[in-house]
Amino acid sequence: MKIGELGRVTGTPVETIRYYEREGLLAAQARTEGNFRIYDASHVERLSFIRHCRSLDMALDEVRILLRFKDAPGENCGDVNTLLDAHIGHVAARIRELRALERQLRSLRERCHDARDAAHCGILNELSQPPRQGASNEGGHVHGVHGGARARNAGK
Amino acid sequence: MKIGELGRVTGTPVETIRYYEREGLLAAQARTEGNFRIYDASHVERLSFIRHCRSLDMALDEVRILLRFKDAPGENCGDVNTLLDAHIGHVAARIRELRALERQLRSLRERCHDARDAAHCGILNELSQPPRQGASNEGGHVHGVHGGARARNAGK
DNA sequence: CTTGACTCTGTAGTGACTACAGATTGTTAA
DNA sequence: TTAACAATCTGTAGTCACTACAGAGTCAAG
Repeated sequence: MKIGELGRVTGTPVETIRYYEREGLLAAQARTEGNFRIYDASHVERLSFIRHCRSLDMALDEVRILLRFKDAPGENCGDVNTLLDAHIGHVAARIRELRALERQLRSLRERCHDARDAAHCGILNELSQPPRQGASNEGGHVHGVHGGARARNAGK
Repeated sequence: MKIGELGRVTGTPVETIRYYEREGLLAAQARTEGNFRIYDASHVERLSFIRHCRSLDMALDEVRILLRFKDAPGENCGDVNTLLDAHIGHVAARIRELRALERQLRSLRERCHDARDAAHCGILNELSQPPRQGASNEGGHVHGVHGGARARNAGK
């Protein structure tokens, strides 16, 4: 199969597949005479693996590690558990952080119920004060609030 | 005051201040003879405002909108409330999404309690299956799991 | 007068894609 | 046969909010 079909089967944009190849995650060994990439069932499985990991918000570096375990079937998989536990920890930490953030935002919102002139807006005035320190996500690798789980919106 | 002091006072890296200037958020009107930027108390307040907004994970485009309200004190501030409500909505949506993600990760983790060889690892096998569809964060602007609230780690 | 701290401009890197431009290859209809 | 069109190719630039330099200039203290 060619790249377009692989994309359709796995729900992955074609350009993302080529990006994974540049990143060394998924290489097509063969090409047609006309230089088109050729894939088979093993590529479908490998790409599904990658996309599943990404849908679980793992970084590509984490996926790379998991792929190494897949490629070495005799190895002990204890480190897989370790990696997953760490990832769960990061997600849990980010949830705690966002909950604190939500509380701060709601208390800020309390300061201005009615629309009036901006000069007396409690929200704008409060924002001019330095922020109080909150959770700071020291060791983790968890994103800010903007952006989103793009992997799943691929088709639209 | 010069850029270093402004950075110290507001807890902002110097290069970030220059970045905000390039982005049109905070301009130093004056320079010294030696071409150094000069700031005063109004800049401290404006930068504090920006940093406070960022510590609440607002995008710079959102901050830009709020700054416009600050710069037009006679205007009605109803849209400030609207913006903040939308932002709270995005944060809440991201929390829901991450909670669903955490459940999926914990159920995945259940599949392999003991370290054994990777060929029979329940986690690796499960990941090779296509993901089930979950929350997808359609309209929002909320990030993935990696990265983090960098604004607060500025000093280290 | 030299050392060192500070500042300047400009450019490149981050992560995980996304979006082109411009060329080539393959498929189908007239 | 030819023309249109879809699919693919390579390569580069853009996204966001910074961060990290390089290389040059400015300034205060010893």
